Amino acid sequence: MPSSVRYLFDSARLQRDGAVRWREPIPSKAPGVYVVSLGSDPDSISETLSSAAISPTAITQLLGARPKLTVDGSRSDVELLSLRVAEFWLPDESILYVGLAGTSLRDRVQAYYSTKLGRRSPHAGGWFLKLLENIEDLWVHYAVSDDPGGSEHKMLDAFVSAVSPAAKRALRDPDHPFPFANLEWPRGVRKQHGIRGATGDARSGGPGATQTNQMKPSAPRRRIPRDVHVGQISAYIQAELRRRNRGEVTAVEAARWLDEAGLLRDSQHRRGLPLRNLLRAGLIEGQRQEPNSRWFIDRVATH
DNA sequence: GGTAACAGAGCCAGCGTTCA
DNA sequence: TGAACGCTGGCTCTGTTACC
Repeated sequence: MPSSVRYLFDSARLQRDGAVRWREPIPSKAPGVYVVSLGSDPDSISETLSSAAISPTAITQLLGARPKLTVDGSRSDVELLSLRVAEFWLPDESILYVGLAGTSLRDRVQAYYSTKLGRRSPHAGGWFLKLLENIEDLWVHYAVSDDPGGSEHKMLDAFVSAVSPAAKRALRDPDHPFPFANLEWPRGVRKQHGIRGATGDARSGGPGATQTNQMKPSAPRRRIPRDVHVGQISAYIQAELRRRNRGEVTAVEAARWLDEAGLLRDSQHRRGLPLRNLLRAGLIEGQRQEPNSRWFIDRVATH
């Protein structure tokens, strides 16, 4: 049996605090969870649509913003991408997305509203919603929660358990019957939509990518922490290469040198990541990336 | 203070390399 | 040759920072 908004909030033992129309700010800055739905009535399960109202304009916009977007590994067109997204629509459900806000409901939902198609930030998830023609007619129900992550988990668990067998069978990926715009749940378990490259930063988006007036178009940048001194890091790596009589070093090994020297703290869960960020920004002298994507730093002649 | 953008966390898949 | 391992980029989400 399909889920109502109230049923999901009840599953997490939460009191629904209200609902606003899409694009209207939520009048609460507390942490919590929110549900995007086709209707304003939290008890209704009848406000549904038999198929997804995919907007060809939005699809065209997305394809323009993300020229490298692929479906099943191939460059997509409007028709194919529309069809693929529509294959995740649940015709008897009114709930389209369940999300959490760890700090502020108003800020997080505002971030969702403002994220442009094809962009990963500030709200990377739920972008299927932005492809709907009727997005302006949607409602955002919300509830304050002390444990937004736990609440969201219970709500999604309740939703998935309640999806009707018929609706599940009709999905392209019946193993993951999440709300239409939820692409991952629990963490790491994703819908098999086959769409790659649909979001990213402006630099990687190609000619159609948006650029705000806050960013200098000629100088795309990766933000470097204030306490990172790129020149010092570069010089230290070159000095170590000379001292060790080495012609090159991998990014991961160089990152370890820098960490030991206290010049750049390495990431514990992704070895070499902070240094790779500098390499991607092109800031390290002698840097080189092999065709297999691996980074090296060469000893340069001037040192 | 509000808005927009970026960085980091924690996971994954895919690919290349190493080694038994 | 195949398993194990290491590394990279991608994905989603949250928190932080920069700019107006």
